Parts: sequence; C-alpha cells; structure tokens
Amino acid sequence: MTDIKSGTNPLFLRTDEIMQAIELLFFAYRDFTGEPDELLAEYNFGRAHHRVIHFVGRHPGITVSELLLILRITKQSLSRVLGQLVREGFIRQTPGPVDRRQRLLKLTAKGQELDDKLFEVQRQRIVRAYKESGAEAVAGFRSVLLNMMEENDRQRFSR
Amino acid sequence: MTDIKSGTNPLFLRTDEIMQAIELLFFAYRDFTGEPDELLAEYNFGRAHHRVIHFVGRHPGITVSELLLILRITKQSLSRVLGQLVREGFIRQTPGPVDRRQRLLKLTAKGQELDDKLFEVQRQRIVRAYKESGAEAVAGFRSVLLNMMEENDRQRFSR
DNA sequence: ATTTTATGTCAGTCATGTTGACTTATCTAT
DNA sequence: ATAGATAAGTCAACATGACTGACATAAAAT
Repeated sequence: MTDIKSGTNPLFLRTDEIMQAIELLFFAYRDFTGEPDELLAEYNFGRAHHRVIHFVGRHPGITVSELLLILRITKQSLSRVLGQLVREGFIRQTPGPVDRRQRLLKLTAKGQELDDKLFEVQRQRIVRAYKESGAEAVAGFRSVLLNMMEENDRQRFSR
Repeated sequence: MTDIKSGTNPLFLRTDEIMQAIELLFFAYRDFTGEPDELLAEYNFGRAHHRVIHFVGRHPGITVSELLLILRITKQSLSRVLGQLVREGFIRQTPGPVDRRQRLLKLTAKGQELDDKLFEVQRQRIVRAYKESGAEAVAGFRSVLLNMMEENDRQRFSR
C-alpha cells in the first residue's frame, strides 16, 4: 500500500519529488496570476472578474448556469462580479432565442479588448516557459495537469 | 514580433495551445487545492494556514521574515493565521539562539500530524497523475513550471 | 547612545467566497 | 390550463484572507 516504504518505488514518485511538485505548483501559479492581477487592479477588478471574462471570451453565448458549473461558485458570488462587468460595459447579456429565461453572455468590444490584454501577459509568460522547455516537455506538462484535474473536466481538452 | 501571425510558429506555441495552458492551470490548480481545503475546513483553517504549515514543515526553524519572503504577504496577514496556529498548538515559536529577536518556527507533533494528512491527500493526486503520465512527462511538467515561475525562486529547486 | 531590524499589534478596508430566504419570468408536464 | 420545475436575480449576513497605515517593544548593529 505505502509506496513510500517499498524500495521498488520509481524515482519520480519518491516523497521529495512529490513535495517538489506541490511547491512547483504553488510558485508557478502565484507568478502566473501575478501579472494579470496587476492589470486587473487598474480597472478595480480582481481575479474573479478575470475568470468570468476568460470563460465568456472562450464560450460566447454561454449561459449563467453553464458558467456557474465551470467556476464552481455560487450564483450570488458570480452575480456580484458579473453585475459589475455588465454595468461597466465589458459583457452584454441577451435573452436566449430558444429558452427566454436564459441570459446568453458575450464580451463587448471593450470586454474583448481587456480579454486580449490579459491573454497577452499570460501568453508571454507561457511562451517563454514553453520555448525554454521544448515541445516534448510541453506534452508532458499537459499530460500531468490533465491527469491532475477531475475527470469530467478533462473532456474540455480532448481534440 | 508577433509570433501569432508568423506562419513559422511551432505548433506548441499557437494561440489555442497557449489558451489551453491557461485553462489547464486553472482546472488543475482548482482540483489540486480542493481536497486539502476540505480537510482544513474541519479544523476551521483555510488555505493560508496550509501554506504556513507546509513551509514551516519543510523548513523547521524558519524565521517569520523568511516565511514572509516566501509567501509574499504582509506580516499582518501572516500574523493572523500564524497566531491561530500557535495558540491552537500546531506551531511552536522559540527565540533564535544567535539573534534573540527572531522567533524560530517549528511544527509541534499535532502540527506534524496535520501536515502529514495534508501531504497525503495531495500526494495521492500527484502520484496518480505522475503514474498515468510517466517519468518523461513528469520531467516536462517540472521544466515548464520551473520556467514559468520568477527566476529567483527557481533556485529552491536546483539539486 | 542612536539607529536599525525583527516581530507584534490595533484599526479599518476590500475582494471573494459562503448560506439562507425569497422573487420573477418562463418552460415543461400532467 | 394549471401546477411544478427551472433560469436568473436579489437581499442580508457572515467568513476568510488579502491590503494600508500607525505604532510598540526588544534586541542587534553602528
């Protein structure tokens, strides 16, 4: 049961390797979100706004409940940031053509502009890391992260 | 300048690949922190407590200012969670033997026990992801995350 | 003796999450 | 046609974890 104690444990599964993985994720995620956070602060927005802009940008016409499923937060939490984004003209809501209870979400030109800016700072960091690591490493990076997330979300990445 | 428009752009640097990287990090990090968060909630602790327990566990005798440098938060923020952990007997503070202004931090047996529990849930997720991806993928994963973080923190991982 | 450093504390604010209760409009099924 | 379910929104209260700014104490360094 405890791989830790069995001598046959492959190197990459040893305790200190796992410990390093935990810290790698902590430091990389902290820096990955740091630059966008600075940019968002200029708009008096936070990371929650970023996530909404990102997923609406990626899925134009997404409904509120679909967005809630992705973000895994309550509608009250979403309501606050989404309300701000709509009031300030970053996101537009249109009634669903089939089901008129739905509010389909889309970025406005202003919202798209912010989305582009946010993407650009993250793109630069990722491109640098990808270039320095090479195509093969990138495939490994993708595989490990995919296997680390809950199974039902992995489908988003199948092609 | 814009690699996006040049046709010579390698596959793994294309816009949609970078976009996927952003989402991979979001979903993987969300699930990576989800289980520890549930465990911590039983103690009325949050993610901030986890980080303190983790880094004190990894660096017994660390000083408050060293911890602040790693976490990149203010001492007032640290003070609240550290104070709780000390009052509730998870961390012990001892005056520095050389510089008596310092408070060297160590986990108590109780703190070590929680650290072990937290490590175990994260270990299981990482081991699963590592096993399913293989040793080569793990090397790529490490490389990309290392190159994604700020340079001065990379030294922690050099061996 | 003075200044700097390590740590801690008080007070107030902000962003982002939570629970619970309730409303309105609209769709679905009997 | 009506009853119930669903999509979305709102009000209120609360917790966590970040922030700024001001100030206090003890010990080290100059």
